[in-house]
Amino acid sequence: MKDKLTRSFYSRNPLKVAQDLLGKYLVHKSRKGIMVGKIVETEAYLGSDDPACHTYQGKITERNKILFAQPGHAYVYTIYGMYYCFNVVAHEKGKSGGVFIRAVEPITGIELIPSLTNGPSKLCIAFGINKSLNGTDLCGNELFITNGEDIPDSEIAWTPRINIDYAGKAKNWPYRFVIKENVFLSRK
DNA sequence: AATGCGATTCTCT
DNA sequence: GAGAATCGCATTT
Repeated sequence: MKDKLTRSFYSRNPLKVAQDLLGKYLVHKSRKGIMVGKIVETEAYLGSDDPACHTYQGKITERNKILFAQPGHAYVYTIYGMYYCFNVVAHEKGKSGGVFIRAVEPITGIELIPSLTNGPSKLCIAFGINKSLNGTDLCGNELFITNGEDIPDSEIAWTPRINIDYAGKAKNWPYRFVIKENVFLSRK
């Protein structure tokens, strides 16, 4: 088992965390077995100053309150009444924010994964991630992220985030990070 | 109590 | 590219 990422890894600007998560391994030890996937696509959500973020203008609600909690926890929410989205809480001290995991590449436990992993809600289905995992400490032993493969900056591309037209000017901010040419990206 | 919508995915055109 | 599926949650009345 590779080294598990520690609290300090997540206690930084989400833009840094999002880039550094590329190549890392997402691990879920569930009742059905162990599933591992390499993170290949992420998006950073910066908190109160980011119109695309659920905590824009510092607004605290029942849904988003975990984004204000200690970095390194899981933020799972329902979208479109039928899917889940998985985020890692990441921010500097006293702030809020997170990193949205949009796609992973299956590494092990593939036989346990009933569908593909090239989309944020599809990977939640594949990894058995649901709302019961909201608030899970990623520094624990059930759901966590470990060191994986080193991705050089030359292999990382920046693009605008997906499906955030509601965010106005922020919709063009290049806060989506992908491993270039990876087959498991949610889109090109 | 009622309304409107979304950090998605799939299907059809 | 457009439209449907489908409902929890934030907001408004």
